[in-house]
Amino acid sequence: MRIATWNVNSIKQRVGHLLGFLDEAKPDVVCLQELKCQDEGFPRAEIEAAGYAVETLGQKAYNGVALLVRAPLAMSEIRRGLPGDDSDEQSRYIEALISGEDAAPVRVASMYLPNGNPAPGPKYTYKLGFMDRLIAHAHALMLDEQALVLAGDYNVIPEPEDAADPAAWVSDALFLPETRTAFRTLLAEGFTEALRACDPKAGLYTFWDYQAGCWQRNQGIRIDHLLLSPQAADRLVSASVQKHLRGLDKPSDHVPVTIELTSR
DNA sequence: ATGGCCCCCGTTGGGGGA
Repeated sequence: MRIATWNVNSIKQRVGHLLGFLDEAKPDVVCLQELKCQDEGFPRAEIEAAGYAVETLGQKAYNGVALLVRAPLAMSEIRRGLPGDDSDEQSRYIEALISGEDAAPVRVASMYLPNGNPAPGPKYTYKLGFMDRLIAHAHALMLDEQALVLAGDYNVIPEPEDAADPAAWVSDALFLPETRTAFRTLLAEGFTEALRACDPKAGLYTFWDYQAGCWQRNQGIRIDHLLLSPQAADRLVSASVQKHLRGLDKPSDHVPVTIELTSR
């Protein structure tokens, strides 16, 4: 079973690239972030025509997450929104149980963690609060002792080797000590970070800013992650970054990260 | 990591992203 995560930075702008990715990579599950549209604006028909079921949690102009699942796999137990704050209006979390005849079930979440800049400030407070809620929810899910994949744009640079120029990020919300501590606390619930587990070398990036020739100079950062429960990690075969998609015309500033799990 | 962009909404500028 192949599971991909991709911050597309507007699904309407990127539907062509997404359909190309579905055709070439044939992922079974795709976690999308930054749809930047409401549910009624999501290009559902084109994606369903490619053989995928679609569940979205959209929002006008900002945020927005989705799960795509390739037939004959199907979704159930869909959860929209991260528990723990009923006043949170931002569309940043969707989760479903993925199952099919030939594969053991996997619970998958697609999430878009807040950026948090400028820090300190209310946006950073919201980011840390979101991470606290995520840790609590992950803890509850872990009690099931089932295969679980928390995938998405974490807006966290875990370690200095995950940035081409770590010194440039020392006071940024993506790399502040409190941010990295919260991420490590989440990992300590028992998760394996899939790409790092498969490929420990430095210099693997998933985001390159549109500005200042960052892509041309390979000034990237690694902020898109897949976290695996022990039952999912036991099934981990490989993890890879689809870097070539950053070189297309009108690319997203993020590229997909894809993992392969054994079917059971 | 800002000189350099891109996307949204809704118009020709402002908010947001990372």
